[in-house]
Amino acid sequence: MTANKLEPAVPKPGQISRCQACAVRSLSVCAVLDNRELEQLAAITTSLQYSPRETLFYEGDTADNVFNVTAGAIKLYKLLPDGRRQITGFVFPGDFLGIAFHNRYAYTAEAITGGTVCRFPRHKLETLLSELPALERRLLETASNELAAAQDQMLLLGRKSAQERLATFLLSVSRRAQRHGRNTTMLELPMSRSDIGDYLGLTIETISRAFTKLRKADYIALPDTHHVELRDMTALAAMSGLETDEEYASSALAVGY
Amino acid sequence: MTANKLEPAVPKPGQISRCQACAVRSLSVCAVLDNRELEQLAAITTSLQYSPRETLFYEGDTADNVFNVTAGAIKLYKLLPDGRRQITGFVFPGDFLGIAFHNRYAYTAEAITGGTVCRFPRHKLETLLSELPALERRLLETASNELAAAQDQMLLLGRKSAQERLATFLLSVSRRAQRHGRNTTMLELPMSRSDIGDYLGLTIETISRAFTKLRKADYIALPDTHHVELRDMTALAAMSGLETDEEYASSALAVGY
DNA sequence: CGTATACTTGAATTGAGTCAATAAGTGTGG
DNA sequence: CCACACTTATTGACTCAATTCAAGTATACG
Repeated sequence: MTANKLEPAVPKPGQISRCQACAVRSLSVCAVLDNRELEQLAAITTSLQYSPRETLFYEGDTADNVFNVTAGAIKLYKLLPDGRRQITGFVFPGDFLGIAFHNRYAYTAEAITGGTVCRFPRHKLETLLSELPALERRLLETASNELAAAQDQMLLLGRKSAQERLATFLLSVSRRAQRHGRNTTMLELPMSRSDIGDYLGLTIETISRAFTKLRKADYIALPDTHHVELRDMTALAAMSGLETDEEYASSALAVGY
Repeated sequence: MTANKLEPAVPKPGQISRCQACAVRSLSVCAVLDNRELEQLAAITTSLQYSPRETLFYEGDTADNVFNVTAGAIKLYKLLPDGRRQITGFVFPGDFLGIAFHNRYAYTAEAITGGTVCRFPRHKLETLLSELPALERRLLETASNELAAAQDQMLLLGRKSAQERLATFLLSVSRRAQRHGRNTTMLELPMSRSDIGDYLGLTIETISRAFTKLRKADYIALPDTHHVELRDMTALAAMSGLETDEEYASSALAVGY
């Protein structure tokens, strides 16, 4: 990995730290820390810029660092020996990255756009975790949420049609935009069609055809390749295989609790 | 859920607790606890028997409990409104179950065979976690491992052929047997073909045909439907898309570390 | 022992993949 | 600013792996 720029995140005494002023603080794991705790975290943090297509780490590398994305978009993927690729996730500002498995990264992390991350040496973070139980709890929560997302993705990859996969994907991008207080209907798609394909377990051609079908049904509009407007969320939700409120309620009822 | 039998796991004073004698203790999250800590855990534990086909909890239920499997086999699955099913995992003795997402179970847990679990009320466990940092760390580790497994499964579901999926599955069953100190070539498959299909994102017919192909290539033998003998692990590994040592090493090299 | 369930196998179908051509951007250097 | 090369996306024609439909066989169980 060749980082363009490194800056320590520790301020001079009397200054507020970068972390306190961080734009994604409230969205990230850092949200659970008070100012004093944030200083402790800042002390082991390096801020780091990356360029489009730059690889932050490779699958199989020793997982020496974990990251918190502060700007830009990153894709995570696994490869088969013959080059087939599965993107396991896209990460955006506020997301935590590199939650570790054994001592190796389980996937490659490659920048889509340029951006910045905060980097924490794993061994230092682990020491700090003992002092900051709130952070450890939050990491467990984060891992749990990612696990739930991974299971949703298994359902998508194992059982949904191409149309359903794309509709599901677009709605998940919209939900993320909502969490970040952004426009939920005019969406930015920084990743390529090929990336979307490798995320949804489809080819680029199938993605393209699925977009065209949604556009012709007037469920979406495509002002350019990196923007989608969701014009009929209800229709998209219906075709995504999303549970309706009724179904959810009835399944709760079936439990007998 | 209708449990057949409930037994408190707390022993009379002077007895050793169930937990200390537990057959899967060394394989489970409990392995990180000393005897005193184990008593604290035992105090909030209920042992519980379940029958084949019994549902422990449904997707969408409020996640009031977490479980540790002590005997038997359980499948976890998600359903689409039209009945399509994706099994997200099989759990066996020693496995932790119900690591929670928000306040709802993300999947249904249904028994394949009969067996037993230890049940912990979530709110009590969360209180206990503050006192047992080793347990919390272990849960984070567990969640991380599950996340890595989930990502492997995404690669399988998104990018592997039917043959590759089945070979991968058989090898993962073998690896589990190895971790448990069991025979790695003569494997028990407690789940049905239909379950395997729903786990691998395939139909029951495709599973059956894939088994037949492996059998005809003499990579496996099928003494009966619930047993497989792996007769050529190397061939299975080659067709599973598993990274060889060389490839792993070269990818590490490519990093430049 | 009989009946339901689970599994296997074959034939026909189909949704997504592959191959191929074209179009539309994107960036670079002259 | 434009021309060229290059990458990315779209669309069409054809193929194929896995699904669906349909028997038939084995297995489990009450």
